[in-house]
Amino acid sequence: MTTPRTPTILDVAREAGVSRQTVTRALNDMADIAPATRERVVAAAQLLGYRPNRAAQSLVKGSGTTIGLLVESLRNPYYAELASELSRAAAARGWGLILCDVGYGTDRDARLSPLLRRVDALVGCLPAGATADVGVPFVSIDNPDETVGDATVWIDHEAGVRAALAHLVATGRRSIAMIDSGPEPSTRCLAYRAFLAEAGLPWSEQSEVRVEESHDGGIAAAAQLLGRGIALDAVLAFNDVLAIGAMKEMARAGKRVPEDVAVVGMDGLDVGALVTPELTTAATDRGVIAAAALDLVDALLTGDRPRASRERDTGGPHGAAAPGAEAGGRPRRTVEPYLVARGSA
Amino acid sequence: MTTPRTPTILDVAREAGVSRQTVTRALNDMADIAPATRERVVAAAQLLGYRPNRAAQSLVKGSGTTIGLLVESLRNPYYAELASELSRAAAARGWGLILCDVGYGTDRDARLSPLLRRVDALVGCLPAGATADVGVPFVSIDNPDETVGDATVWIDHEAGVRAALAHLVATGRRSIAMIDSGPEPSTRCLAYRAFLAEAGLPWSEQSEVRVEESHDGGIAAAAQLLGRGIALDAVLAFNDVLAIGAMKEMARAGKRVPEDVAVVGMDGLDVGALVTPELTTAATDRGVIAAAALDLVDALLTGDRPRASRERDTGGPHGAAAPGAEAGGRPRRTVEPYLVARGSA
DNA sequence: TTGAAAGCGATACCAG
DNA sequence: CTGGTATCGCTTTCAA
Repeated sequence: MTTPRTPTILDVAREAGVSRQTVTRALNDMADIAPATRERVVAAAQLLGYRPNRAAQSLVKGSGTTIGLLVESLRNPYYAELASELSRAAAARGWGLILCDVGYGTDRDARLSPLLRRVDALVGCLPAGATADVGVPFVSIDNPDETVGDATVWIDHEAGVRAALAHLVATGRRSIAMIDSGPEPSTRCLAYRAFLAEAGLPWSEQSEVRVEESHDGGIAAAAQLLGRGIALDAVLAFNDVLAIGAMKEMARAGKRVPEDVAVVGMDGLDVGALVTPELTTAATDRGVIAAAALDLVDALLTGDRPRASRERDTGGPHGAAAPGAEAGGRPRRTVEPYLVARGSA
Repeated sequence: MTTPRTPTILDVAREAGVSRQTVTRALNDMADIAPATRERVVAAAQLLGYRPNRAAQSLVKGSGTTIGLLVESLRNPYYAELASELSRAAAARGWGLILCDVGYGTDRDARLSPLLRRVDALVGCLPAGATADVGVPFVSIDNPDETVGDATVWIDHEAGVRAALAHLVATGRRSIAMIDSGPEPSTRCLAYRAFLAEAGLPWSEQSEVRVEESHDGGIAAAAQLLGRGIALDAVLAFNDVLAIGAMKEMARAGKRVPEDVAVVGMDGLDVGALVTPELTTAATDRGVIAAAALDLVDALLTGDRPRASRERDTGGPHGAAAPGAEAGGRPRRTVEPYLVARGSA
């Protein structure tokens, strides 16, 4: 009974009959060590099941940057694609990315707390109510509430809506409905109204449906719109998931897409290409979003606080990353949607 | 010029005119501290932009468990759903989950190395070639190569295939093709052959297609099958993504699903419910997979090495987690697929 | 080629 | 209520 607890480098040293520095040399493939010694040390480490303590290593070497990603759910393909890009972008910088699928439940705090103790900054969407100061720099992505976060990746949905509607008009549609999400008219919805007004296209309260942001919501929305008996030759949806739900319901109801009704979504998700017909959409490049988000994190981390004195990130240089900040306010980067025309409109 | 580097607790102590222990008390909301003192310390910390060093905290408190998740790509909905469940399961135990989207590229090692320095164990699918000893306990999930990893979550695809084929036969199908993936016949494919043989159903080399594991692969597969001019009233696909691709191509080719050809996938992805008709599939519960994987990690971490002596995980007890190990070999947990019958078959 | 000593930054246990 | 002191486990000089 010599080592009832987790073996440390000292245990290995003792076992191998060397000093702890020699153990470090052996285990980290450093130079200036006799092969025989190295072998002996490696064997001892193996025997004891030694594994270096990460915290101790980090303490002395600099821990490198680790950020947390907050998403509602990775089952939502929008977040999955975003997470994919962020993971790659983070890896490219040598950063770690801790995933937190906060879910739609009420136990957000429980999900969050284990995260906060582990990250240098947070990226993503913070729960509506939780304007709470999380304690670490927070970069919000496409948050409807502009006041949230220390920096923001802003998506110009107005531009996206205009591109989508311009496409519909150009292809001869005039009675364009909108499937919106959330209790209040969204930015996208307001842009939709503005566009119709400018273009002299018909609008009434009947032109809009407001549903939950999900596939089922899309189904419900289409059912409502079709049931209203209004003129309808095109639908703009708040996002692709809703659009796909709407298409599904239209198919069920015997409406042909795009012959009878054109459908346009927003996001540009992969899944839009899996359905038949393929979805026309105002896409945003999530690679760009991810890069922008990490640039903002970087700015927050290096600028805000004089941090990272001894950190040795492995990812090589990434430039000063023009913060794209606004003079007095919170740093912000803008991303522009672009139209991807496919079969549905 | 007093503090050109990152401020430490000592700087705060000096600034506030107290000892460092008092700073700790103030900043961690501990008892036994005068409100006035606390305020002064908090103000000092604020002023200096102090943020505690995580590594140092971890060193003394015990770092808690952090595991890494390896996936080919989160844009593959299978991995996205798996990651979602693993994230939740990890959070429930108070563990951190670092995401690594290794991608299909060749720079896997570059993607991996930043990860390995941060995790206690790895979960997921390791690149085919990289049987490399990653240096940390590794739990492989549904890996076709059984020799990979220190423990395995095993999915009984044979049972899934039988369930799927039994359903097809029960609904009157007799000419059943298979869309397989990978260079060699998969386990699923072998089970398919065996089932056909047992059931006395026709089979020929023409009954099988082997394609890349992607939506486009599914499209190509269906095109090939339809082009062969063989009898065909049902198709079993290696997974849902392939199945959806196949359905898409069939629709394009004017084949009705399921009237002309029934289609069955495997996995039970959400996306299977978005397409029309909805996909019938041999589903696996990814919540179960995630739980099994974390149980195995736990077993590896606590059993294999006498680790985690002082770790204070926040997630409460999770039982000894019956390892479900095999006597002499690597621990293994098995998950059974079950049939979800929907519109496509 | 190897060993001794000095931190890294924070918490915890005891005194006062 | 507040302050000393001893770790925590490892890497990094600097000598030998």
